[in-house]
Amino acid sequence: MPNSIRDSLKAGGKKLTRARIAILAVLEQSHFPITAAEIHARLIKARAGADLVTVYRNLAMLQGLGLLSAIGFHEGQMRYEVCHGRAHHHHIQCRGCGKIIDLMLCPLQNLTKRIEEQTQFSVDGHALEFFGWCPQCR
Amino acid sequence: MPNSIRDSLKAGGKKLTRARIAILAVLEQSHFPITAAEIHARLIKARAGADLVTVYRNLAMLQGLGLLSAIGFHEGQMRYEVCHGRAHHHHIQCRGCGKIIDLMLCPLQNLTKRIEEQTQFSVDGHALEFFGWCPQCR
DNA sequence: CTCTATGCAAATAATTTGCAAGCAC
DNA sequence: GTGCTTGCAAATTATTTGCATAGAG
Repeated sequence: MPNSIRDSLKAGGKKLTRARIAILAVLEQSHFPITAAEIHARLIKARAGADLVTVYRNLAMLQGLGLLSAIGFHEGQMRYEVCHGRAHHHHIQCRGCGKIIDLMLCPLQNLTKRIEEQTQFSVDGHALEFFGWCPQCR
Repeated sequence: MPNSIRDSLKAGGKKLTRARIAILAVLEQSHFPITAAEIHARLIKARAGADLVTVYRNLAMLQGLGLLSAIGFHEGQMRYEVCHGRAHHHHIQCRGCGKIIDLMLCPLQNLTKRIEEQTQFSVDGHALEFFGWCPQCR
């Protein structure tokens, strides 16, 4: 894992345990947002078995440090992706096979000010996902 | 409920039961997306008690007919809003009190084509929610 | 050593499913 | 009547919490 993540953990008073390192490795090796259960399964395959509860606790902790973002595709479960050190982006998911692809764009940059004027909220985040059909499922 | 919804139900071979009418009434009277549990609670208050299971089944059915849209604010539950007959729009939710406000805008109209070229997906939907702090919670 | 982190068991919470009885058309 | 609907019970699935022990710094 990049040293900057280690640094952030240290700054947060977090320890580099074996389970935590393995969980971060799985997150960083995934090419798309994955679920807690998927992380758990990969840990077991990699003989780095850690409890599902430990996975959930680390996911919550990493979100708290701003290193990880949670993404909901209306599947009944959340997916997680390392955001630290990556460019802000969004995703599209296939309604057929569930495949997820990165979209390296964000059309919302200029919109925040308008929404803040309109609503009196201070806007500090957004969630944007696209849905459709991939070439194989179409 | 507007006749167009009745028509859609009829066209789908659905019956106008007492529970269904009451659920639709609650959905239509809400000024923001509500959860299944909230619908259930309002039904009981209105002495139109219907089972929570019936609420879930009707929500699924209405989504299937395209009359209702499900919205996820990462709260661990879904919220639902009648979309039939309403202009396409999005929402912002306060991270403090959970209040939800309509945003009568959508910045994504012109983006679909670009995403389709880029990914080879056919895009047929998107989810977009904003988060921030309302004047009271800020 | 001290304090964070983990595993296991159990609790919550949201949503779904099976089945017999009820009601709209 | 016939078939869609409902209610109730129970199952599933995702996520969280309590507590005693293990391990990092």
